[in-house]
Amino acid sequence: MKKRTLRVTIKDIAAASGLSIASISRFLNGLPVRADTAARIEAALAHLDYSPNAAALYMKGRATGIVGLILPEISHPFFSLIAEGAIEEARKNDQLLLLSSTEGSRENERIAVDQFARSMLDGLVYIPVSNPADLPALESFKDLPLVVAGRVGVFPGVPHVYSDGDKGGYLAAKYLIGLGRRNIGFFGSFWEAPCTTSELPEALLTPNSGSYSTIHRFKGYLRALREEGIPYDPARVVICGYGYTNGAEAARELLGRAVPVDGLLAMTSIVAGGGMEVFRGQGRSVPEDISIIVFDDSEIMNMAVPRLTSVQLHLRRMGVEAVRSLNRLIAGEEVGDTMLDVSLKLGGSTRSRT
Amino acid sequence: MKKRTLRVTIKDIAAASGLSIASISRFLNGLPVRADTAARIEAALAHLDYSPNAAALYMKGRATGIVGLILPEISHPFFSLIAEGAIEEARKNDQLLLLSSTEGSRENERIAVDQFARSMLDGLVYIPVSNPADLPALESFKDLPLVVAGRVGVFPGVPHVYSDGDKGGYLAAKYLIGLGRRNIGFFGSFWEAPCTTSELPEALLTPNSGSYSTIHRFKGYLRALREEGIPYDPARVVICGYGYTNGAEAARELLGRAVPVDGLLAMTSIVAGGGMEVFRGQGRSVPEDISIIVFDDSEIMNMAVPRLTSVQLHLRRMGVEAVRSLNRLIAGEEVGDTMLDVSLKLGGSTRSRT
DNA sequence: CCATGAACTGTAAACGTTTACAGAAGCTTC
DNA sequence: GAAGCTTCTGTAAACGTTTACAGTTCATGG
Repeated sequence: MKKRTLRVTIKDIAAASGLSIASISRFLNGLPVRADTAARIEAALAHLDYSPNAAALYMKGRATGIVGLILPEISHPFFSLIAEGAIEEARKNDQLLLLSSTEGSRENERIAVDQFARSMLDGLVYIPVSNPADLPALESFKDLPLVVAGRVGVFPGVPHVYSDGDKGGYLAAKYLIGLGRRNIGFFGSFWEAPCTTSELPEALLTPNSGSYSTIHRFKGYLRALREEGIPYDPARVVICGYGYTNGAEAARELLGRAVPVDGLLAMTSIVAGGGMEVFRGQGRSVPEDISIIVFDDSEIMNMAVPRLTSVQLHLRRMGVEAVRSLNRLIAGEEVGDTMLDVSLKLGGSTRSRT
Repeated sequence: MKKRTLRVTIKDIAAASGLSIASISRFLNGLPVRADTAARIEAALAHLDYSPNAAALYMKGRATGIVGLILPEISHPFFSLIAEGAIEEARKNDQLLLLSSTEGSRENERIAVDQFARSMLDGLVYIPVSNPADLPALESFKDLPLVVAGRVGVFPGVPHVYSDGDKGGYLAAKYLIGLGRRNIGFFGSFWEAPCTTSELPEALLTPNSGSYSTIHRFKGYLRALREEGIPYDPARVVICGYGYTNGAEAARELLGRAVPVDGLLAMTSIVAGGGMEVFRGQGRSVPEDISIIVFDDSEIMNMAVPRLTSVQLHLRRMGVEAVRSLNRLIAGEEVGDTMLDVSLKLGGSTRSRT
């Protein structure tokens, strides 16, 4: 099929310098060689532009310097920021990142896990599609060193790197309540989620559902309500996807329920953007009538008018930490979970109730 | 360092089935074997869960199914959409994508090219940082099958996949002029660009500068002006980076020049977003006072209020086409450039001059 | 039943590297 | 100058596959 171009190998250097390949190997790996030997090898190297064959190294059990990253959608800022952090950290360690974007499909995810398991990876960072069903079995990762990012408790014994969703939900709800708002909506986001239900509390009980950010943020939201003595009303909860139109649909659904709403937590800026368009269209102003807080990190928050108040997730950091954890795992260390702190960043989408 | 877990090899199957490794290999590759041989191998396979070792395959000169992608910033929607298309097409061919995001730095780019050249790639899609200086030499790719995306004419003899920037700039300017706007600004974007110059026409002359989208869009813009008999005024051109704050700075710069402006071409939604905030802050409304057209494809256009009119670039498609070209190249075919068509998508950011 | 050939299987070399082991220098020390 | 040691170098096996080649089996025809 492909005629690979012949590259310089250790043998060529051996031939050029009149030494054995073993000596070349030793020299290249920093083992002691005589001064004149070193000089001959260096002379040969000078005009031969050798680079080691990664496959051969791997066959001898060496690390390839390639780590995998599986995520649901690379074009969503949430994930692309994590990817950016991961790539940055990988580069620092002279590693490369093998990426698969599964477009929110479990099937693609399974394909990716399979492809990765048979590739020459040193390890894998896995961000599962946020659908609490049908997770791939841990066995399918074939003992690849594994770290889960952005989710909690997906696989027992595997390190997870995630942000403090509970605190985020709590901070956000608490802040809105502090602004005098008591009718706070919640747009939860899952992949492949129906857009017309408010079944989140039941979802809390299904296996694995606790893995996803939405659930933890929702718990924090509930906690804040409880703390403030505000009754929880499922009619203010809408489950929707991650996109702009999902946000718009969710807003229509919420308004259609004819329940008072003066505050809203949305999982991403894009969902909030879709919601805001609908709110505006129906004469509800942001932040006056409805104050909105999103969970986001990206520049896109600024695109909204007004700028969105947000729970900062430090997503780039999450990518960095995930690769760090992975590398500690690869090095054979014990690695536990890493929970990243969150903080509130004020924008124009929240204001005191007048 | 790392104790790689021992996986099932062809030898294990041979042992389990009492055959030689050669027979196993032939069976796995679909070469003819006797029926009873096949049965024995299948029996062994049934409870052995074998997967081929990619490194060993590569050593035998087979393709690894890994293609590289180097791009300036994965968290920018422009590039993440291309990446998404590339990943999608790669998956279709049972390939994986090795990604490097260079954060707009030539140095990181050089590191990535180096890493990739020594990795087991079948080929590479390269989106250079849009700085017309200091491109890595073609030699540094070490005969890796190479496709350039998003740029034009970077390396002679290498296939390029890009969108029709000239047509985009032309369409956009023409449309604004059709709306009765004659004082049309242009925010060009380069990495590492100064934000206070209007040196684009000179830049047109420097080597390699023709590679970048901005230049071609600018040419289209000039062409439209000329066609309509509108004199070109460099005071309406600002060169800036790709970010939100870059757009804001560019807008401040433009307004500071005290030259009339009633239309604007911005290279990305995010730049336009930054610009719009400044315009609004200075009492200029969009689309009434200033109509804006951006070059974009992503959902972010919707986040802006009003929604941005855009030149659709079909970026996902670009990623797909880049990988397709690459695979044709890997298969040994002659591959030429691919120019993708663009089209105008109307939003609320453009309106007739009243 | 033997020769012939077709159809398959096994042996071994090869890909590019590392590394255990044995062998060859060189340096001390007497 | 020989013995003993240290220090380096070369040989060869190994990693998991593919594949040329030789060897085996089996059916076929005489």
